Amino acid sequence: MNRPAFRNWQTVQEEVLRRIHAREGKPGELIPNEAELAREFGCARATVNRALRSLADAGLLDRRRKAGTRIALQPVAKATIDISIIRHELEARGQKYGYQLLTRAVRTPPAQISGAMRSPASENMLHLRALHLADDHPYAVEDRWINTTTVPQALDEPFDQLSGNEWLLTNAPYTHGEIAFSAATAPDSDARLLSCPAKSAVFIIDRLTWDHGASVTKVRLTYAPGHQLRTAL
Amino acid sequence: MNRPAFRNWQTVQEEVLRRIHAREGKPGELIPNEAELAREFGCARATVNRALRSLADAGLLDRRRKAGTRIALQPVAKATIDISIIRHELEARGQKYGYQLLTRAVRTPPAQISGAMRSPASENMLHLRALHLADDHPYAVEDRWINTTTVPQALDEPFDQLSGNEWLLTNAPYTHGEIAFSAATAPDSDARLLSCPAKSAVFIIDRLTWDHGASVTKVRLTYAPGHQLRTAL
DNA sequence: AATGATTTTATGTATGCACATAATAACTCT
DNA sequence: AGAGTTATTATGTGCATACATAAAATCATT
Repeated sequence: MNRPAFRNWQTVQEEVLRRIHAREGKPGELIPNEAELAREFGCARATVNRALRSLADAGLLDRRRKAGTRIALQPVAKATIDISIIRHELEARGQKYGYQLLTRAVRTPPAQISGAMRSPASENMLHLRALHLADDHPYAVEDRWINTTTVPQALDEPFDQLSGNEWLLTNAPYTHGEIAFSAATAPDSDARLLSCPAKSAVFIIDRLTWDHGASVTKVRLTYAPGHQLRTAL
Repeated sequence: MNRPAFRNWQTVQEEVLRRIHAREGKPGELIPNEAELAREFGCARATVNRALRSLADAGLLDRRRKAGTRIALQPVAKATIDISIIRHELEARGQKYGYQLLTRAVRTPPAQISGAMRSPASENMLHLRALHLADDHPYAVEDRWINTTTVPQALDEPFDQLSGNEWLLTNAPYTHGEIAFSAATAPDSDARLLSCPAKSAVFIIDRLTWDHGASVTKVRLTYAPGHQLRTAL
């Protein structure tokens, strides 16, 4: 009998994946347990475990102690989006990046902002508005509030060369955050900046980050019409 | 000396994470190698490896053989979005789900569709249009093309009760795909269905899946105005 | 039959060891 | 000094073993 060598976890993973895609078992069905697969593949159980665990992480398998491993009923497609620095994003696409600071001011944020950031309503924050350019065309408007109680160093930063986006990532750590994608008609001020007709439909990313209990920054990125956020599944 | 027990990979991970967040090392800085950490934590190197590997997967550490492990210069925020079945999504939020098939026809797709799906221009496909409802209000319009060469069983399915969304996930496996998020002004036909003013800004998800070399389905989901796609970071 | 305790079993993980691999550092030779 | 070779080193992985843990199945008790 031809016993091909499934001796590392990647090949084991590929083989199991192949079987799933070849429909050798229907969704919801049990697959052989680790010990059996290890015997079949001629490798250690730990190797099979590594392979199956990573497939479970990817949402293709459901595993439960004692209950065994079964093919996911409906593979939860997980789209992972890398929220990278806009400059990197553009440079990776071979486009020229440009940055332009519009306003930088310490002021009292609107109630909506201070509320979301759980900051006293009267507390001042650093407010930035900036324009990101791709090949000299408007690409996105950045509207950012920085909690200067959490990140006082931001007050010393002019942000005229380096975007808030970039400065914060390296200078203000966060433990968790939320991100939301949506569509809206561009406010007139943004439409002017993006040099698009008023009431254009624009793509919006809102992001709010926290360091333990304290809010760090809240940013809204308004992209020029036609922008797409794409990723592989 | 008080030597707390970092004897499993989760606690090791938490401790390393704590050090990163506490800024005990600046971004870009090397952290002690696995053997040293293992000695410090009083556990096996494999345990440290597991902890650091998962932090690297999450984008918080950069690891290279021989070069060592360093704190990521700019932690790549990875937003993972679970593309779940719309019904599940709504039910999870405690809303009532409704589904309404609008059209079901076998027809020749426009060139744009057949092109993207790499299918002969003359080849017929199954075309579905449906409306998803949340608490009896329009939620999203689904416009789907199914490659019946790849998934001939779809021709036997009425899709009047079960959405294409749901049927395909369990019946048509795919190996990979692409997904794109964007904003657009609603076409009149969709605006009517979503009972929103013409030219409203709507959130759009386009998805195209493949089974090895063959396209499976291409779908556009047009969400009612105000829709947000949110996730934790 | 319902309830609770016990056994069984599949996955989860820790460990020590060995070797593989990639990348840097050191060295040699011209 | 420069080029090519070799040694060193940190991570990556495989394996055998042992034990932990969750959950199902079974058995015992009322």
